[in-house]
Amino acid sequence: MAEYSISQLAKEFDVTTRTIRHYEDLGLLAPARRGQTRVYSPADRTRLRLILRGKRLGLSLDDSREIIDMYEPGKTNVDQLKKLIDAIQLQRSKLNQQLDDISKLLKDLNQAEADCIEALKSNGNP
Amino acid sequence: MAEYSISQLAKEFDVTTRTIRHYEDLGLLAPARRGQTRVYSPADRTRLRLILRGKRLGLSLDDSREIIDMYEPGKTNVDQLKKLIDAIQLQRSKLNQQLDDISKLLKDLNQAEADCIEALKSNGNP
DNA sequence: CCTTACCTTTACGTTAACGTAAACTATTGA
DNA sequence: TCAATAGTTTACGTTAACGTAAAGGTAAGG
Repeated sequence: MAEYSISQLAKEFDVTTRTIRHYEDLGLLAPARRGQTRVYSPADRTRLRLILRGKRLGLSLDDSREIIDMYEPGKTNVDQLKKLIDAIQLQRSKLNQQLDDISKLLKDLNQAEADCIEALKSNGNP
Repeated sequence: MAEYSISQLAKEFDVTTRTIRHYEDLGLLAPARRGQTRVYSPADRTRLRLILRGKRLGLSLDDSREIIDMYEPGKTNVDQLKKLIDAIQLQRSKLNQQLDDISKLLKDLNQAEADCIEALKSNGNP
């Protein structure tokens, strides 16, 4: 089986069909049609997965579209390729910043949790 | 020196004063006042830093407020503490998901970059 | 004294990312 | 045959996170 309906994808990724159509409106998806009905390929499904991953990382849909377009080898122009590499490096530096942020936040959370547990010990049985 | 004006902080963190006041409106900051003018302590500055870190990670301001409040030991109630620990663990699992997402995205970007470079080699001098 | 540079509050405007509802079509099983 | 189910388009509504403008207070410097 190599195709999906919109509601199948919606169920699988836990979003609404409205959301999926919205992504299409913005040009992030372009499923085939059988008559009027959308038919999604595995590639479409992958794109959706990438979009949602980007969302979890706080990317805008525009950002996601840019990134996803990076994966497609359709760009023949040399300048375009160079611009792409620049964009990739920029995204990479953002991601590294995020990694740093996350590790700091995790440390903070650990500390906060330890404090809570400590407070429970001294406060739990007065 | 242990205090800052709103525009000092705005400059330092590259946001507008409107943004900082907005965070105050939502209850994320509560600077002292000298007369009518806001006076920010180092602790306020730290809170702002945390808020912006949260933003980079795609957290909502409400989420950030919750997290920041975790760091404060003002909660004496046992139930509150247990709820806090739950919240902390939930945040931690979200962050771990993000770590996973990021590592996958970084892999993808590396691949995309390699493809670009490859394309440049074969296309750069035809 | 007057301009310049900050500060303030109030309030309407804007953008992104959908939600929600209306109105319609097509397929399918009782 | 008819009602339920799943699909469609169109279009107005909503929320978060500020932007932007108006209208004004205050302190320093020329």
